Amino acid sequence: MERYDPSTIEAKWQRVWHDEHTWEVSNEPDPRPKGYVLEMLPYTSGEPHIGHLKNYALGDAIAHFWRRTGHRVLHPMGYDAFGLPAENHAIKTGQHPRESTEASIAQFRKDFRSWGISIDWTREFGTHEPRYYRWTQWIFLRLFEQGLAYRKEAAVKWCPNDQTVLANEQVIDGRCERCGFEVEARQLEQWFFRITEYADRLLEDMGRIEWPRHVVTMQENWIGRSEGAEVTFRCEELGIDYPVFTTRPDTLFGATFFVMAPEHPDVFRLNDSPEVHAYVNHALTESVEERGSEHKKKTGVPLGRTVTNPVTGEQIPMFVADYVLMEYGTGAIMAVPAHDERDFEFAQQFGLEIRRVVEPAAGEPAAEDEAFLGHGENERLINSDGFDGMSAPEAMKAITASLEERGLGRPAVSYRLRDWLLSRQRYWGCPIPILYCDSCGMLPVPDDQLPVELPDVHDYAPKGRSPLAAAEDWVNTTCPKCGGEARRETDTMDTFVDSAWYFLRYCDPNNDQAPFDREVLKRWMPVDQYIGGVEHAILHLLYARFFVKALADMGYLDVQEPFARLFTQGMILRDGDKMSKSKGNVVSPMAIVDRYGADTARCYILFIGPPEKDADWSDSGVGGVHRFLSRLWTAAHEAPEGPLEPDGEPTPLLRKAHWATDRVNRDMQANFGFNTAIAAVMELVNEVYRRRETSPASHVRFAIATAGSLIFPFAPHLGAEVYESMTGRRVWEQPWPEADPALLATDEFQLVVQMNGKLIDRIAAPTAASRDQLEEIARGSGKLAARLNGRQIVKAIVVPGKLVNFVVR
RNA sequence: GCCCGGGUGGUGGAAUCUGGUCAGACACUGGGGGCUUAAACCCCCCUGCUCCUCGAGGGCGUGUGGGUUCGAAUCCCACCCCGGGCACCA
Repeated sequence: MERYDPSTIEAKWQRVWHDEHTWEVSNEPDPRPKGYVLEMLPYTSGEPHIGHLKNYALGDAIAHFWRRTGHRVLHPMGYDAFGLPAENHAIKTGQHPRESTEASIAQFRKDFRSWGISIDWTREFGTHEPRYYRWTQWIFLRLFEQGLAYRKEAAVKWCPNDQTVLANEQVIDGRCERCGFEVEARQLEQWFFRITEYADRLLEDMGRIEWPRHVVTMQENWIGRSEGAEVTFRCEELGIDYPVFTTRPDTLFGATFFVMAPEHPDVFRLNDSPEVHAYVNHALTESVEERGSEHKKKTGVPLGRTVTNPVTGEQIPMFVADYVLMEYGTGAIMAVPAHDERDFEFAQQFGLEIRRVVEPAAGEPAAEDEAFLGHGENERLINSDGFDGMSAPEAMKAITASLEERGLGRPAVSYRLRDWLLSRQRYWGCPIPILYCDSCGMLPVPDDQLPVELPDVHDYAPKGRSPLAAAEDWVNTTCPKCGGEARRETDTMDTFVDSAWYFLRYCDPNNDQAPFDREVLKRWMPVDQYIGGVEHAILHLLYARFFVKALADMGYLDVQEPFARLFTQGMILRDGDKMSKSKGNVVSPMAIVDRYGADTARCYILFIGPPEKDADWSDSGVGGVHRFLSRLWTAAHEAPEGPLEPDGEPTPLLRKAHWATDRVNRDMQANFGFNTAIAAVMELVNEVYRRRETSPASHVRFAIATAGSLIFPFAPHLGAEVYESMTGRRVWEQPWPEADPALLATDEFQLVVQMNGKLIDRIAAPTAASRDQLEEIARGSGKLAARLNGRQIVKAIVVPGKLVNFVVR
């Protein structure tokens, strides 16, 4: 007996799609509405895992659905190829990162093809290819020209043993994660993108895109906009003004001391003692975790200086303490212990004055052993000369205004968002196209000399400087301005730069005059549906939004937001745990594909549950989906001969086919309801088995063809196979099926009869019946009479098409 | 601590937006039957708990406790638990 054999079927259709370039799409004008479906590009280290399968199965379902509902669909693929894992691999094995990366890309490409994902392969690229990163460099230069890429000194962690800069994550308890040496803080020149300049627009424009609420919230929190005031505190002894940012200008009268971050450049100027040096050095080398802990006991050292509180005129003492962060605000704070938990703690530690200036609303108790944080309409000011009795919000405005008059303050906004540090002292990344000439200074590499190609080196190990510094021939070059000697920038770019614009390049991937053509972009951007893991909710998505806004401002493109709609998929778990090699619970997608076929693998992963939620992998569940597809194939194989179009009176099977079409349509248009869509097709196939003996051949054939057509976005090979065997046609060339409303409606329905909200009977009733008629029918229920037991019907609630509820007393 | 999600059978989930068919689609697992020399595959049936007079019977059931309503898994309030994100941001 012949059986469903996915390997033959899948190879057959993949061959057709490949040979006929089925999924390629042209950039030429086209009257159909466009649809740009994009899954986040894979990061090519190692092999595809089950999360990739889910990601691309999701996107492919959307792409197929849109194609068959009349859209011209762009569904491209590429690889995020630069980055640390390939480089670390190179350090270990000596293999060039390009080799391991390209081996990985080859694996991904092969797998995507064997999964039957409908990709326009003519647009494929890796971000490590010069033809791509040439334009990454070009964009960098445009940002540089705009002052949006700049260099400044920043504090970094430095391991004196390994001679390298460490990422914050590589510092464990103040020590190098690799060699255990105590880490030092160093000020080094680093490259930044001025993303903070876009903070407000990144915040506001979230209103223009359809993203999951939690992702929007995460970005909002990350940007962290706070309104308040900048207030100047003057150190009279040194004649220096120190501005601070505060969200609580209403508490200014309660500012009884002043604290600076250890990184503040003026600390040693204020106090050069060994004690201060020791404290600062300790603070700087502390691990992020250590220093970041809210629960840590407050520490600090007095600086022996004072500043003037601008409203009270008091001299208040200055401290250096590590609970103040250099990166936020001005790196110094006014401390109001009565109304800030951290300041309160510090004041207690150091025996400083705690002066309450905001009173709790009448009737509310005022705890003495903690800071009072209230600042609503009901909280009123005290001990604040000239502002007493004002509500906190009033006082914020009034005090700020009065400071502004005296030139000692102004309203201000502060963000938690920091500029994007993009330089990496690493080999496997996009070179930063900048030169340093002794006579001309820092210069951009001229556009016509791009790309600055990554040279081959033999030693990838980090040495404090980028491994590129060792490539003397490459580093030493001539100055494009004066023709003298110049040196290249040896840092490379953060991988996130590469992926901040790749979706633009897909639109115009072979353009060698520009990164993309503005007119071509108009035909595709924005991405209509972006799909990926929630782990990129902040960085990647924020960076991409920033790039698009900056490029739009420069006139290179016409959208403000890259991703109109975003879908974040949940993870596939195993026994409630993340899959990981160390746990030994990894399910390889290829193992599933080999055993059951790509269609089963794809369908199962979509059937397992709502795609946005995490889902637990189940081996037996896969078998169930395979059984379903197999039943569909067998039904087609055994289908009776007959006409293509259903003839004669509607039968239950015909109605079921229309019902399933309707269900799938709703689920596709709603929010990725793929699990229920597949369930509806399962019901249809079950119905075929139940009714194929008793239904007209044309109805059986129609039902099977419909099942093939509906399952196509999820199981494209089998869908195509089944549809072709029923109709002789190619399913992807056929429009998406529409349910016939006449076949969805029925003449009769099961009228539910309730008594006090409890179901007691069901009676067949005409769909067209009026409310009164329905009530009549329900009153006729024998069960009702039996249950009434002499009680009275007080009221009848009629819900047409559904039920009649009798309220009985 | 703050901000998001989420708690439904032995299991994954459906119904939650828009309150309305004894909640439980679809599937897994389990049970029974058929096919087979046998097993696998496949096909069909049953499968929330519980009580009994075993029936087109009764009761109980969507984390807990309240509330709104003719009617609540669905709406509101409080609480408990689980998952995720952020966390000295002045």
